[in-house]
Amino acid sequence: MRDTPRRSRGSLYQEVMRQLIDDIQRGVVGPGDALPSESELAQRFKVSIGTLRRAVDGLVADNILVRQQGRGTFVGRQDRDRFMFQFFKIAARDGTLQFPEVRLHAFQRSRPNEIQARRLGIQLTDAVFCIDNVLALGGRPVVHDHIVIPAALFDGLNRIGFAGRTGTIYELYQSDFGVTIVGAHERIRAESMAMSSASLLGLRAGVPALRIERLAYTFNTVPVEFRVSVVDTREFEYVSDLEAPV
Amino acid sequence: MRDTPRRSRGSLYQEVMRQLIDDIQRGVVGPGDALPSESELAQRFKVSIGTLRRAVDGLVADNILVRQQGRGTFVGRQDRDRFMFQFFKIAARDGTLQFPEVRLHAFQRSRPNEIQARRLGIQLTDAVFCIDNVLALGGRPVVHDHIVIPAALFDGLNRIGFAGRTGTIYELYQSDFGVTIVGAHERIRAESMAMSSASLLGLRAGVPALRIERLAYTFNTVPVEFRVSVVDTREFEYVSDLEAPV
DNA sequence: AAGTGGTCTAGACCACTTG
DNA sequence: AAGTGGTCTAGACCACTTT
Repeated sequence: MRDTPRRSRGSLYQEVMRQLIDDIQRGVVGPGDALPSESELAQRFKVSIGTLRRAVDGLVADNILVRQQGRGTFVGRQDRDRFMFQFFKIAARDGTLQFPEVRLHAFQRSRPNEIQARRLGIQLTDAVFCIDNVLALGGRPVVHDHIVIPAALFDGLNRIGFAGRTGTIYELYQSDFGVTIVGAHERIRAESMAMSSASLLGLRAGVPALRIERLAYTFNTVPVEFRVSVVDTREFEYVSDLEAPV
Repeated sequence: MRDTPRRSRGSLYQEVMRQLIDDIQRGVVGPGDALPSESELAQRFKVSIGTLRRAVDGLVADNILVRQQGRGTFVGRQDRDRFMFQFFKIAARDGTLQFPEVRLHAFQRSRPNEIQARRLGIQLTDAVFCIDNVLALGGRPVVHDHIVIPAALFDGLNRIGFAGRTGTIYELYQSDFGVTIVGAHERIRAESMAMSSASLLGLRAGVPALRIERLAYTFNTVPVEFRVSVVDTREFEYVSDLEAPV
């Protein structure tokens, strides 16, 4: 029943996926909003219900959409649950996860160094925001986060707005700047803890520490945030599941 | 057209998945074998082709089956490619992956300690094989692996057979003992390198090292292998992708 | 009762590989 | 040419939530 062979790239359900992502990126539907029903979307895209479902399946698998039987399909929100589920990998030795208590230590506007610029795909002369946080678990400081984000993507961000956010940092990105973090790539190594991190965590410099470099990105693998986490792993660990890679 | 409401647990396609896994576990089809065609399987299970495909989709997503258009569907093999793709997470600083050169250092039959027994779900009095390997990357020793596996699952394994394997360790598990590793859980922390690892890697004790504890499991999340890897991360890193968790 | 997503069917045609 | 998996259709009915 397809009149025009509009299969520019790939299959029909992939085209529907792209159009749905487009709608989200352009703000036609925002975080937490309900999508039209599946039958309605199928009519709009002129595809069968099965094809429409297949497209939605893909976005659900990527945590971009969330289905609720009997209620509808919703645009995924960067709330605490998703943050803990997808992005927070520091657990206690017994495997229990808890939400960290975040304390802002420094917020400034500056220029990226070479590594930061390369990872973020920006110029050395572009402005960035640099944020230092200390994350406490069970009342004790465990993680020192150093976050670098391009100022161009977060126009108007300042210390007050950042510190006064109600939810997670990624929720702030999404709700205030329309930037949705959909995935991240992390590189982990061991190092002797630097003085700067040690003093924030109440340790002496030189103790073994985990160093995690995270590059977080939005749709189409566009990098958005470069973050270095230094972790005291005497009582906590980084957990990773090796199942089917996506 | 379903006469008997055999939906004991969950939906029809999940039941088909379980039966396909059963066939693999019982050796009806072995690693690398081709499955019957989809239409044939649909007839055998008395489901529509769409439902059969949905079941196969799930097993393909878990790397248990592999589809090849025009050729057929095959039982996944634990070859080098899959090992590098799913289980080997140590990459050079520039992100390049290379296959490690493995040197056997020790092989012995003994008893597990408390932690090993608890993780593997076996008794302190059960026999295990303990294997020490040194993995070299670019000609230099980088990883010290200490592997513990229950002897009950690997009856007849010995040093000669282990050292004489042609492929990866997981390929040996699968081809010689019918044990397919389908996933793993890893916990990572930083520590001062112990003397035992340092001497194997040609380093001095006390340098910061990554310690990775891996619990690898087969179907139905049954634990099969407990492995501790100590990594010199001066030139290599552990990489992890935070996409949609499975 | 009405509306939503979840499962399932029985076909059709396309893309690819092999003999 | 024959056989395989890959895509797509146009329905049906079920399970769940809301009104």
